[in-house]
Order: sequence, then C-alpha cells, then structure tokens
Amino acid sequence: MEVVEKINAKECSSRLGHISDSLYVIGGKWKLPVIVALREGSKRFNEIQRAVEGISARVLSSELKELELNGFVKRTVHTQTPVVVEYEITAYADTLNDVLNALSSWGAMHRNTLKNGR
Amino acid sequence: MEVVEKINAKECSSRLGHISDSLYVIGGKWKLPVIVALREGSKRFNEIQRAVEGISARVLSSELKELELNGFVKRTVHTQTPVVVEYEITAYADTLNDVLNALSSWGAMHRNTLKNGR
DNA sequence: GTTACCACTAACCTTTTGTATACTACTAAT
DNA sequence: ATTAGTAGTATACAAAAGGTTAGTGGTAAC
Repeated sequence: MEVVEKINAKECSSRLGHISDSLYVIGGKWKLPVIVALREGSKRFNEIQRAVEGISARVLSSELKELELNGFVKRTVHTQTPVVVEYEITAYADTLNDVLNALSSWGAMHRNTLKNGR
Repeated sequence: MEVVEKINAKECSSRLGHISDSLYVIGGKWKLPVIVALREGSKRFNEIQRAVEGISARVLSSELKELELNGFVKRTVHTQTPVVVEYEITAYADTLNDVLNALSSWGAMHRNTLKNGR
C-alpha cells in the first residue's frame, strides 16, 4: 500500500484537458506578442502591426478575432472618416499573470540549466 | 507621474523569450500527455504508445527524443533478447509543477468563465 | 508456419499554420 | 496626380506538424 499521493485517472485527464485549454489560448506564434504590444496601451490595427515585428495583416486579423473571443481584447469602432478601430486589452487578460510568470521563470531557469550543461 | 510598475522594453521582450522557450518545450499536441503517462511509472515504447491514445510510433519516437534532450525523460536500453528500452521521467520534470498547476487552474477558470457567458 | 511482440524508421500524405502580394474604398496630404 | 494612411479581405503559396502505412530483424507463443 503506497501512501504517496495518487491522483486518479479521471482527475488526471481533466487536468490535462485544462492545460490544453490554456495552451490553446496562449499558444501559437503571435498571441503573446500581440497581448504584450497592447499592454503598452490601446492601439489601432496598423499600429499593432508595426509594434509586433513580422506579423502579417492576415494573421494579425485572425489573432485579434481569437483574442476578442477569449475576452482578452476589446474592439471598438469609432465611426468617423476614416473609420478608426481601437483595440485594448481587458482586465480579464490580467488573470493570465500567474501563468505568464510561471512560464517566464521556468523558461529562464531551463535556459540556464541547458547552458550550464545538465 | 504614474506609480504603476512599468517594465522596460528589454525586460519585457526577454520575458517574452523565456515564455516562448517554455511553450516550445511543453507545447504541441503530445508532450504533456507523454509526460503524464510516464508519471504513472516507467514504461517501454509500446506501453507508452498504448497509454497515450492516438499517438503514432513516428510521433512518439520524436517526442521522446525531444523530451530526453530537455532532460525530462531518461532512456535506458536493457540489452537482452529482445531488446527492451525503458523510459522514465526524471526529477527535473518535477520543476514543471508550478507551470502545470498555473496552466491547469487558469484553464479550468477560463472554461467556466466562457460557459457562464462572459 | 503463421501470427504477434519488440523498438523503431522511411516514405509519403494531409492538415495546420504562417507568409506574400495584391486589392477594396475612402481621406488627406504633397 | 501621386503617395500614404485607414482596416482589413482574397488568393495563392510555403513550411511545419502530425498521420498512415509498411517494413526491419529477431524471438517466442500457438
């Protein structure tokens, strides 16, 4: 009889599911760079494209749509001429802080570990 | 004069780099499922393939190589006939715990938030 | 003697993800 | 009149990730 904390299969796979959900939301090449760019302040479409080096309009457009769907970004259309569309991060994006901190510090640690050989 | 914590651009982009490093290591479709499977105990190649539903031999083989490179998995060849190869997770894999916990709880929270409309 | 298991690998195909280029329709500056 | 900026979309293409199928060389069970 082991006294070790055993997690049952159901709990484990739902945990895995939650992790996948998270990775789906922040994964990919551009999600985080876009979020980071918007943290500096709200921006218009072309401003974001200039801030995030290398992103194409097509990809930026789809990334912004997903970020909006997930509640990270708010899109506001100012009906002037020319039409101006403003993107800003929401307070909900801040709920990612713990995740980003954990990822950032683990990433830094890991890079160091590899550099110093094992 | 804002009292808000401002992070400069360099710090911010290195942070982004660390996060990318992390996502590179645990991202993709199969890394975490494989790690999870090995947490139950060390396994042989075909055992892992049976435990991780849907993974092909080709993909499993490459995932195991990367996991070994990153120090998460130890590969031991027992030279018998037939040759038996044993894979086990290392203690280093435990350094991921904070990351996985953060991802898991954020994912669960996010799913709930979406479910309850906004 | 056929089948199955062992740990893979090679070749090829499909799906996903990202890139490049051009275009809309309008405004304002040069 | 040309150029640039406004916010994108359409089309086509390239690259990366992953899936499918088959096969290696040996043992051991049925």
